[in-house]
Amino acid sequence: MARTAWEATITEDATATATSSSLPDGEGDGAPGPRPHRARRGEGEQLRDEILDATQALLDETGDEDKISIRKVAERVGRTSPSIYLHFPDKDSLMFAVCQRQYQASEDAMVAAAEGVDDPVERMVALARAFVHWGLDNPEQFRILFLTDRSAALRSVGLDQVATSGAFVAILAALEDARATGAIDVDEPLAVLLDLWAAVQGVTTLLITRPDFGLPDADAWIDHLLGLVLDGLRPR
Amino acid sequence: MARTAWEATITEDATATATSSSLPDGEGDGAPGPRPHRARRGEGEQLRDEILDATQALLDETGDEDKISIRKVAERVGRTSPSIYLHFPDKDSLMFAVCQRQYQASEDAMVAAAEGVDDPVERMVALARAFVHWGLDNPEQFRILFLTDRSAALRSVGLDQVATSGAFVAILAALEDARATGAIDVDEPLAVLLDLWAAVQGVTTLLITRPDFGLPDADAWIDHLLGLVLDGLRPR
DNA sequence: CCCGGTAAGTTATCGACGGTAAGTTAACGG
DNA sequence: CCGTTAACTTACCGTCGATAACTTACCGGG
Repeated sequence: MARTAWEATITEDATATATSSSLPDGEGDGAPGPRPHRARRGEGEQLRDEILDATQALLDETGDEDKISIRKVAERVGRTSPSIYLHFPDKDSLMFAVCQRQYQASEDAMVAAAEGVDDPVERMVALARAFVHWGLDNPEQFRILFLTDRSAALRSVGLDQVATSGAFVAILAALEDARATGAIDVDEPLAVLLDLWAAVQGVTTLLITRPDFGLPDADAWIDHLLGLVLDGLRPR
Repeated sequence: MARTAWEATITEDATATATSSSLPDGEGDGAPGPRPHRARRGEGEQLRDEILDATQALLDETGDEDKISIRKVAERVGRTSPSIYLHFPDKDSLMFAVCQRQYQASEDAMVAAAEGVDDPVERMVALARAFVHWGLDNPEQFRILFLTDRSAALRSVGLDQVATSGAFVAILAALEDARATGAIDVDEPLAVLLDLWAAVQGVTTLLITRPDFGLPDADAWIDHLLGLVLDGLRPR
């Protein structure tokens, strides 16, 4: 088994990331032909990571998944296009995997950074701000991840499973902390979490899709909107 | 001039909509070849509307713009594919025009329906609900219109211009009415409008892109979120 | 030492796509 | 009846995602 491993795209340890070019490249290949060497027996996964890296680079350069073709990805990793399909079932899966990997790396950093904020309300705002900024910095990745249905991996994932991961638990914890300090009065934390999620995602989406609209500054907007929502939760 | 008229995609009267097949189709064409007749001298715009209708039908059927090709659109209107480009500069423009036309027709109805709601706060909630339901009923159109940057027509449109159209003035008016009755205390109506817009769009996006997530019911979610935001605006 | 199995590729090819250049036909004004 | 031109069509280009079928290099077992 394990020949094609696109069953576990969602929970997947991101080990062995930067193992690109290390061995000395065998015979001196001066021709433009794209085949420097071949991966050793058990090292097929290495090309997979290189493909992800190359696709991420192309995504950063073009900012448009439609301008990225399997052929260009293959060319960049020095292989031919069908070899991509040995590691990803189709283009959508490749794109989604790239964005997911990139986001999860950032998410960990975001949560860790927010950990230092003492006030739970401010901590939530910090998380929200970080999320928006990630979207603004990686608009196409944000679009593919959060504005599209074509995942097929997330299709079967339920809310309760996601609610145990990354930023969600951090927000839920901050919500509980804020309730404990009496800053807010939240009866259904999950409902409030979804409200905040929708609000933050809406702000990010508008800022990304309408860049020349004269919209407010991201941080100010988040502050204003979250301020309103959390004010709505303040005990009267 | 007016040979190609994709300068005015945003403000454009949608006259002569359902003028599809009326004249008696000239010579009896039994062959499968796709050319029943040709439009008269000044009636080139007629095919434009037929193209929009056909594309909208295909969009409803497939629910995916990538599954719609210029060739299929042309086949459905009984022409060949290059003739499409006499009426639209490229595929993106065609798709955007279709969605825009479809949305604007619904928007008028939405605003008119909300007109009957007396309480300004309830009127805002009614508008928000209607917007979300339009998105749920037309997910791909919503995606193309609101979750994408590829408009090039909206690119130069500013916030102040949009704020004078359709649902926006309705919400601004409701906001002013609510302030007058003392239900809320809003200092900057435009900022609040953007908050509401982001919130509503976020809810819609999440419901569309994560259909199997176990998310709340659309109306309940909107009620909860808008309730929070408007509570945040209540005078204390 | 080599030999079969198989991982890790390649070559060749398919059908479809978006888009363009250049030709054609039919309506109309003079 | 004739030239102009709107409204098309035919032919074609380069590219794309994807698959089938072949090849090559590694590696364990005898």
